[in-house]
Amino acid sequence: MPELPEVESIARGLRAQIEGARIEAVRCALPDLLAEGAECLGERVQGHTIRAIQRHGKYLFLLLGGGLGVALHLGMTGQLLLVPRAAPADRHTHLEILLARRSRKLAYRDVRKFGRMSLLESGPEGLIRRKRLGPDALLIEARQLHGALQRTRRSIKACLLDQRVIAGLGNIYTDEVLFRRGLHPACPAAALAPAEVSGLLRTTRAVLRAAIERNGTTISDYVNARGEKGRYQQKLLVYDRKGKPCRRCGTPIARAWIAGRGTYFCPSCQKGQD
DNA sequence: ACTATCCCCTGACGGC
DNA sequence: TGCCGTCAGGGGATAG
Repeated sequence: MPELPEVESIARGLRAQIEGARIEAVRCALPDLLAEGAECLGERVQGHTIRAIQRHGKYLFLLLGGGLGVALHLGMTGQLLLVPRAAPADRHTHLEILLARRSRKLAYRDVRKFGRMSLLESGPEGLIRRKRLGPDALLIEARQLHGALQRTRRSIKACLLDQRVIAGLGNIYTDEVLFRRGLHPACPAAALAPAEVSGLLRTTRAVLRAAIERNGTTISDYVNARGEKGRYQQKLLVYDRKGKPCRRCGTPIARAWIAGRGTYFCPSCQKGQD
């Protein structure tokens, strides 16, 4: 599932390759991929040049100048690939962006079809406001996060997964960060002191950066723009390790249903609740 | 404001 | 072999 490091890896791979390229045409084979109001996306962006590629949380933006752009959320299984212009679209390729005078095109694949594309009329800010996205996980300040955690009775896991609190974390990195901090995922967020929130944020940034360096985590479908899998799954300490010995204390890793998600944690290292 | 639940969708997997 | 039920999950919607 693409979270911040995976989207960042894709963005970095695309930047050097397609910034400056002009959009020749857009072919969409799955109308449902286009969010409400974006049905005209193809006609609107055709002829424009991709001036910059940005990311906020799990969203990727192709910016075309004048506020015009394309926003993409990869959902669970979305892939944005640079492929040879002549490559045939397979059954999971739902949209293609042809680039003028380039030997490769952008192909969007998505097995489960949870991803969405929308049209930006006034830059990423409009979408960020509409979706009420919080600050990006690599940029949010401890004061701000502490403030948000203070005014809720939810668990720390629910808050970290909430894109309106902090944008970019999903189920994998949330579990990894909480394990490294020795925090129980069901711990009430408001119980964290300012110093604990600072530490949590330091660990979050360290985990995200390490994951970006390794091109993200591939559990099932994720690949970057070149079709390469990530390597951070080798560094995971708890996620997907149910029943295996905790790498710190040997206790079998538990899996429980917390904040509406399958949650991995060490019952011995992560105290604080139940 | 928050929780619980369902939905979307498909491939993987277990049971028979 | 193959059919069928179940599960997983990000985010949106809806009911309570």
